[in-house]
Amino acid sequence: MAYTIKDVAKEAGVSVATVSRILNGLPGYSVKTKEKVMQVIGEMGYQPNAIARGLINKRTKTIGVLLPAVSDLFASLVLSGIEDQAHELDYSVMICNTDQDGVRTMKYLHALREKQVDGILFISEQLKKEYYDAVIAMQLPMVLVATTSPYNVPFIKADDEKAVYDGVTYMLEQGHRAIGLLAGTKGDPIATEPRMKGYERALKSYGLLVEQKRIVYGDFGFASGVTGAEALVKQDPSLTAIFCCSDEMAAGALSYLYSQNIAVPQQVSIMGYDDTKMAEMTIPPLTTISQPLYEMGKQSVTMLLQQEEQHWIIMPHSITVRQTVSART
Amino acid sequence: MAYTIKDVAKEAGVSVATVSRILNGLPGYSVKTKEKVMQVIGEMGYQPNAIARGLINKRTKTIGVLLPAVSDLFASLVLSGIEDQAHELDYSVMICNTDQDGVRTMKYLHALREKQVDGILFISEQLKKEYYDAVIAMQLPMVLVATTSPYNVPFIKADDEKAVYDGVTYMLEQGHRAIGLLAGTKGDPIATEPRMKGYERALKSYGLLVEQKRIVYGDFGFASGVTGAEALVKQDPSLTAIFCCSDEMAAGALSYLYSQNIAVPQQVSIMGYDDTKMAEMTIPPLTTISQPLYEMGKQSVTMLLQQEEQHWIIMPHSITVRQTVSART
DNA sequence: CTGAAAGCGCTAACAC
DNA sequence: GTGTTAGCGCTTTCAG
Repeated sequence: MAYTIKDVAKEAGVSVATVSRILNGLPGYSVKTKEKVMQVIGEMGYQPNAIARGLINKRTKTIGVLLPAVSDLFASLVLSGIEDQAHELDYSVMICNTDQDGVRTMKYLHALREKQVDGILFISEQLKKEYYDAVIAMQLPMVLVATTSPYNVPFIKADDEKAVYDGVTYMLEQGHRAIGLLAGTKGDPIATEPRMKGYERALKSYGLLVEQKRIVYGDFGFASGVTGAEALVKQDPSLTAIFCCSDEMAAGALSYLYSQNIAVPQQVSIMGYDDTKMAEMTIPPLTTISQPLYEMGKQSVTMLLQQEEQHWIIMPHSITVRQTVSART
Repeated sequence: MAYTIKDVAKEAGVSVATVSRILNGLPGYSVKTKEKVMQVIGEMGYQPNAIARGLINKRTKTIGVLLPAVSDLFASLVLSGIEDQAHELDYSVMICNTDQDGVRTMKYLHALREKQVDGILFISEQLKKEYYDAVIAMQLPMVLVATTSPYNVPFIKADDEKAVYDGVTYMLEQGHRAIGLLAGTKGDPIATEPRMKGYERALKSYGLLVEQKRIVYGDFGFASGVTGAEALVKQDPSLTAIFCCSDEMAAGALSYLYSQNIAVPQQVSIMGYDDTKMAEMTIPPLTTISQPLYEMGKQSVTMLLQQEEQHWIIMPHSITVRQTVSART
């Protein structure tokens, strides 16, 4: 067994209350006592038991993070911001890989509750009513990261509609007129619909028609980028540009075009979305919409832990120009 | 305040002991009592407090994972195996992004101790003596994943020397004779030295000389792949193949060669190491050494939690042939 | 400035 | 079958 506060107290010849005060920086002891106690602690290698502490404080200094997949570049970048900020504030983070599975998510929610986490961060997933109800019942603070909900839950995200509007407008400015859209999961109210609206608004602002053959749905993954680009090119060979709603799909599109000997950006321009690490690794390096994913992660923990803060934050996006979009003259 | 076991007991008209027994599947109550209690629990939405429970059992059903960076494809793949298996066994996982920083790592080790985790997983980093001593002092079980140490600590990893030997031999079999090595961090006893030995052994088995101009060090990252490939090609323009000690460096090499109009694999063949998700996304898709990263993650938690298991495991590797290595006739 | 003692929510003897 | 009770390691009144 490891030493307890009692052992320290006995060894230092004081009461546990005094040791506790010293440990917690509370007033009420002489310099001399403190020195003696600290010395004993050092010698014994005593470390307080956060579990016992948590039982009293009702605070565990740990937060739970639910995300679709830890091995996803997008989510892991957000996670890394969360982790850094949590560490900064002396919190620990428990990860829960939901796999987008409802049953699994509910299991995690219960586990987090039982383990008395101080709050929950929900990354980039749709907040189902079931989840929302559970969290409310548990009375746990929660904030959504890179997603929103129809409920009154704090969130932090970018303006997806505007981001795609800006991206497509950029392509339009480069002279492209036949622009395809490789959208996300069909019907997704968070990451697909607003982005489609942005695409449509951009085209309309240039007096262009929105044509169904120029829109294809994917699932944000690489493989769907390959098949999506293929569908797009076959449905409309006159396309000179494709806006992809994730970097991974953009990489898939790049792969497909390469396999068909279609030169990027000379024949077809490609644009991605997210600016994950892979955007600079593609060939050619990917022009994409940057979202401050890491920063969003950081701020989300601040929001979560300081409930007096504002209820939602829209983070700025920008266009990172690399080499997959060229001017069309 | 949420309900406690006392509330349930009172409401159900039984004692807390009985409720506890029912909750823990211990014998000692009638079917009727159980039904009544379960019903009350359902109505109140009672959930046990794992913190209180942990104070008694001395087990928290959570493990700590230390890794260099959560946003790293390699580590996050291992992490995802860990997470899945932990979830399977009803454990939670706390992540600690060490950033390869000694001070930060020590802080995490202390936090994990205070929070009474049941064990520690240490992914792909060098176990410094300082860390080892701390973990021993804390009397916590630990297993190393994708790394080893000079200490007597259980580990699970691949055979790096053999993996590179096999990879380079594969290139040799394809007819290549001038093969460069893009190694990892210079001096790294885990991920660089054994791999260099494998490279050398393969060459020697073909009666070839090991030439210093054909070896360059990197840091496993993309950028060092770009610069490393450049250095290699400039130092020896006769090179027809490069073995890279990580997929990311291989991607960097691919980028550099593309920028120089050097065709892969027609002019230069490239091979990676790890088989992370990005290996299938490069152009052309990367031929690489596969390590069962996800599986290693899964098994590491089993090892950690069942200390009677064997002390170390060497996982099998294989060569995943894609399109970056061609035959040289 | 310091100590005694009452819990936090739960489990595990030990009685009955 | 079921209840009483003594802690787990710690914080926090409340006395002194």
